[in-house]
Amino acid sequence: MDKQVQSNGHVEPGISMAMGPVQDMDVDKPAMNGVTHGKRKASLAHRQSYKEESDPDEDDVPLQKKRKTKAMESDDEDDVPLKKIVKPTQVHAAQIGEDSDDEIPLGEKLQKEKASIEKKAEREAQALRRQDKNGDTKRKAIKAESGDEDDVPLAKKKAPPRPANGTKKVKKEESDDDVPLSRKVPTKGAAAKVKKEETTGSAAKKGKAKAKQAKTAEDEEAEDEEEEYRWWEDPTKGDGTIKWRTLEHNGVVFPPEYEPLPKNVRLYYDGKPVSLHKDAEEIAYGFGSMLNSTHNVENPTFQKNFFADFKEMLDKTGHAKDKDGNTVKLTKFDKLDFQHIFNHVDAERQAKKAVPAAEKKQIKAEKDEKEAPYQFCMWDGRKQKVGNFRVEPPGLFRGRGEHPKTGKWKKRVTPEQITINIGKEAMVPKPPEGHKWKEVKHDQEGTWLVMWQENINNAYKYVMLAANSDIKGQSDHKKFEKARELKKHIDKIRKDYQRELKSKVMAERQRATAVYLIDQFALRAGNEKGEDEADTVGCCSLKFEHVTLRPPDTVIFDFLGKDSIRFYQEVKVDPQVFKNLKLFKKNKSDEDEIFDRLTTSGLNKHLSNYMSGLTAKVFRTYNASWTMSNLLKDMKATGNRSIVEKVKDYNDANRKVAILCNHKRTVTAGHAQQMEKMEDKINALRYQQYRIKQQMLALEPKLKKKKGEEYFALPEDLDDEWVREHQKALVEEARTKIRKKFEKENEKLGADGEKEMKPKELDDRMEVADELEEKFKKENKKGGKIELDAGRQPTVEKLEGQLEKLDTRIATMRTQSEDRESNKEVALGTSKIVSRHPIIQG
DNA sequence: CAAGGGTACTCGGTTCGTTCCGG
DNA sequence: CCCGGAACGAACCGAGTACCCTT
Repeated sequence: MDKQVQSNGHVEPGISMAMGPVQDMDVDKPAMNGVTHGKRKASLAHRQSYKEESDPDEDDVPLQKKRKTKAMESDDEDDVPLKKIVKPTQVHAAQIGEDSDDEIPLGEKLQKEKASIEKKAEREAQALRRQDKNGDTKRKAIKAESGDEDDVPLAKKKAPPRPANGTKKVKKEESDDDVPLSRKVPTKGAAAKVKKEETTGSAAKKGKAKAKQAKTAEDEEAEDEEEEYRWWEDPTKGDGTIKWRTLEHNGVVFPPEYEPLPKNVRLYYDGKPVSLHKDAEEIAYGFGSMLNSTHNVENPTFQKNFFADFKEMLDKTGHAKDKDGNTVKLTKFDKLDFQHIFNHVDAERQAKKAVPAAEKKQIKAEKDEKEAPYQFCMWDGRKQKVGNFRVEPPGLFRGRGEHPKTGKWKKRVTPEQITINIGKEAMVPKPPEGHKWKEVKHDQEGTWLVMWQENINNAYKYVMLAANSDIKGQSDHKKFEKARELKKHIDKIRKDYQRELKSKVMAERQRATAVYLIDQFALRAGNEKGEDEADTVGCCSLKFEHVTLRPPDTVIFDFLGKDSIRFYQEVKVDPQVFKNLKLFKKNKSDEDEIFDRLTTSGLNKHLSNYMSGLTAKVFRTYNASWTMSNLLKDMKATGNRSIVEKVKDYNDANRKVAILCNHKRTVTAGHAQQMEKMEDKINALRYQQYRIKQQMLALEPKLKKKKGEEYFALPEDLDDEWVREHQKALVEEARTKIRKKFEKENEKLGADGEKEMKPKELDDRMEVADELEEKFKKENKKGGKIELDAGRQPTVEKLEGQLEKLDTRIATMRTQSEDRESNKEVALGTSKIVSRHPIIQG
């Protein structure tokens, strides 16, 4: 069971617990019990009242004055659990910073540090460029595979030829591929103009067309831009760009129909088997087949939602029947017993695993052949891999964290729900016999092939191309380009937000503070969420209760972020940021949003002023890449490392980045046992060492004086009890080994048509183990002294050699175990991807 | 603009299947 | 050479971000 006890005392499955001190910290914090009612309203109300009282936009009283006095009176009252802590520093902090510009803010220092490192980085640019090259070759390789004849680097690729209206000019600046990217991106002005045109235009499509014409007419340069428009470099989305001109594909593969359980496998209710309508049974099967996922199955919300949907289906399809055909009302979840179903499923799984590898392959080959038509599509005439061509099968919704809908029945998707997006000329894939598609579209602005809506959250599900396809590759490339571009603007952005931290306009001040947090601590943007979603937050949606202030300048973040993964950090911040947060928290309580004047779209709009396409999430990419680049650089500087060490360094670097991004994972179910096992192994080795030393003593009693008594002592943490246990285990191990070998040999003999060995033979062989047991017994009696085997006579040197070998084995196991322990809740996948895209390119 | 619904796309943890490796 | 289990990578799919449009 991997349940975790949360700080507020109740058990919550699936939340990975962050490090130690936390639990103690928030004991006296009000319970975060996921009460979601009226979130929006609450914060809205607050917004209004705030405006009346203290909107710095509106009232002319300088913010500082107000703050100063207030701050001095009641500064500490905000930080509920932390009162009674020294005041002088606080007052000090409250007074300066607000208006004293001479003070160097902490953030700026940080900047300076970063800047100086960056300079160093530039010297490394050469080396890093090499890495980039590698990336390119890889990309080329992929392309070559997918039958793409042109080897031209991405940037050089032309936009797909447009329908020939107007003269297709040969580009004069063909060579500008080496020119910084910004050069190629349509100027902001132009882009803005387009947007204006679009929004004012009445019919959207017409407006877009018009906009393009208008743009073309603008001037030579603009025309040129239009002519050479590179949609794959354009940051704007839903921008009316055409993503493809021809598109052919074969639609989707539907999951197999539900196959009812064999008659002898039933759901039990109140101890008795019941039979169910196929459709209801499918839901029960869904639950029964995941009994091993305790983390879901024992979650009360999951149970509740499952049972509600299950009962609903029973109402619809008819109630359960007992073996005599009498109706059984299933009214109590606790009386349901899925064990038989689970055993059946589990047996099937095992059977599947046990199928001989030979025909496992056969089955796979057949399946592949059937699915071959769906694996690829033709995109602008080029064969491209499709990512997920399978319609998601029905099942119990595995909402993560505290998702209120977790456990609900995700229904089977019918063709009637499915929209196909495909080229006009292409053959539309046939829906299954007797069915129709919901709709067939020819939307060239979308990159999806098939789409449907799921019934839990009405979320859209898309079939798109695989990650290694051209467009996905391009957009991934673009993402890192964007991050690189940010490097050019970051100084200005930082300077600006540093200044705006003191802005008199509340909205601006909040925005600056948010950007600071996003930049410094890699917070996510934090979109507004609905009531029927898990109650998680990001930067803009941080609430009062998530941020604790500890004077003079420490901020404690403690909230559930994406996937309900806990974000807990104690960080030092710029004094001004500290003060701002205090100000934003004023007159609010737990559920109120800290940034009540800020939305993600407002924030992003602001950011896009610096650089088109700059949004909050770009900072995550940027900072992750930046950090990784520096760590890689440091690694190079250390030089002279063995491969093994380098790998470890690399993993350490990845870990740091993953931690920066809060890429946590739930500690795997078996982690504790695994660690224990490792510890056991290490101890076993240490015990071996101990015994070797005893042998040495038996050989050369003088050594005791020479090496000291301590050297020969049993390690302290291995007490007698442990030794007995271990000895027992060793003997037992020896026995099973012998038995196994015996059985195997017998089996072979039998197969060869020869006579099997008699049980007596086994008994004889067992003597070895018995002897071992005896030996241990004797040793224990004599206080650990070892008698040397009569047969062989080891030398002290040989024994020392053995000791040394054990030493290294122990050492490697120790590092392994440490590595595992520190990795247990860090997910490295993403940061490893990041590490292939160093951001510093000189 | 705000609020709210709608849409399209990326992110990223989990799970599953395969490979690799030490005993 | 085989076996079990750890490591690795791909597939899956839920949870985000981002931005549009309407009222």
